[in-house]
Amino acid sequence: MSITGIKGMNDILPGEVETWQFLEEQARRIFGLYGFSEIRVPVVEKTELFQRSIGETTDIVEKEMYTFRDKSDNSLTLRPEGTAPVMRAFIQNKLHTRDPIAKLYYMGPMFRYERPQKGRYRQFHQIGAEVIGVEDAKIDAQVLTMLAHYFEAVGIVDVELQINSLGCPECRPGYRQALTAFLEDRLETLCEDCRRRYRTNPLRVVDCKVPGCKEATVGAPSVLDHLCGGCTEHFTRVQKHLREVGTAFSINARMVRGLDYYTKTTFEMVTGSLGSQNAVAAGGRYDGLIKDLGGPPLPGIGFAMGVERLALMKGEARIEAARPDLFLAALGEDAARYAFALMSRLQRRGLRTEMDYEGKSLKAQLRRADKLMAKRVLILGEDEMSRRQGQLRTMETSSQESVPLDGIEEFLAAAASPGP
RNA sequence: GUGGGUGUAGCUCAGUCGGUAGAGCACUGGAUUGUGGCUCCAGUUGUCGAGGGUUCGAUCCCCUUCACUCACCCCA
Repeated sequence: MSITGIKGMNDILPGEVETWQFLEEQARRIFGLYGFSEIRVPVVEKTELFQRSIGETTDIVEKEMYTFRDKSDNSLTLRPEGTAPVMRAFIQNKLHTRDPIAKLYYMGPMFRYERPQKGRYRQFHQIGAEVIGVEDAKIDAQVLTMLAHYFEAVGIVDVELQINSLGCPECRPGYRQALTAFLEDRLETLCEDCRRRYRTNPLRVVDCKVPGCKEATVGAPSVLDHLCGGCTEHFTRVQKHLREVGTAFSINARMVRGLDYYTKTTFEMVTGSLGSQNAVAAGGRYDGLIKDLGGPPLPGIGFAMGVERLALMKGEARIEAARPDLFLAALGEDAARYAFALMSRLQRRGLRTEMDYEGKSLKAQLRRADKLMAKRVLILGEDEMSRRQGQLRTMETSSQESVPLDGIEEFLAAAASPGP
């Protein structure tokens, strides 16, 4: 039995990796337009970092983290998300002393021990962005606009931006109380899960998909009605700024977050085309997090996108692997030796060049050139070698011309069309 | 953690009412000596996921197990 990979941890193979590269390149490009710089942080952190930021009682911390002890008996955890490590790095490196505003983005693997299913894996990848140091609603609108811009840039149109506000430590307890009181009378009609949620996380009940629960919570109090003055004004201004710049959105007052650190604005980019994993990107404001982690009392806002989910949506419009500019088809020892050296020189000149390494028949070599979708083939047989003339075949048109081997390098390099 | 589905050639799958198995694609070779894509011909490949049971005999029936997958939970 050969050794297999770990459940829920996937290889990204040629053919799909091109899509990933595209998604990453576009993120660098778009985020750069908005003034963001990349930050790279380790995949492993002290377990405590996630316990304190994500929240002790969240599912992530309670049962989904890859936690282990190293040889010094420190409790370490494979990062289940990116915001906490970035905040830790921000605080530790005192980035606020360099610039009162930090705009950072990151991309890389995250780890959560869950049962894998479509669009959900144990090692998954996120591209995320964070802004630290701006409280104003303009930055909320800016971050959301950048997110929408990114989706446009990568050509994913089947998505909707939903926003909500979860309030702040001032007003959220009041809402929670009002909601709990409302649900108390209807406990009997709720599903089993929701009766549990009633105790653990009542906000989740209003997000339940079970028809009975949807019905039971029709008249439930809305977060938005319980926001304090400051939070209401902030949320109103976020919407106003989004309209000013023409970023489409809808309000979903029943949207909940799985991490404890969110305050005020929260949002999701949702789609109907991914089965039950309908969120392709999600995020929100976290005004208390940095202080809670021992840093300066600075506000923050950010989001993360699931790369596997983006790739699934992009999937059909697969980005083609680069085709060779030239295939060298050589026949016989001398020609093969010549072709091998020529190939090397052409590659150094920037020409994507391939050849057959095993002395196959011309037919087989052309078949391979065709399979690789090579644009042109230079045929070098014994005749060609003795006459110092190669046959240059343009595959698409099946036309062939004789070209002198003297100066062939310059000729081929000059005539090369730029690759995709 | 819970529930459903699937496991047969490299890939996608068919099949045997129980007698050790096939198709398409792919790959290799050939159809005028050195010319791809279309067509035709030929050829290679499987411990029929693993272990056990019933049986004269199981890939097909029963049990167990593993893997993959989808959904719930939760989430990007």
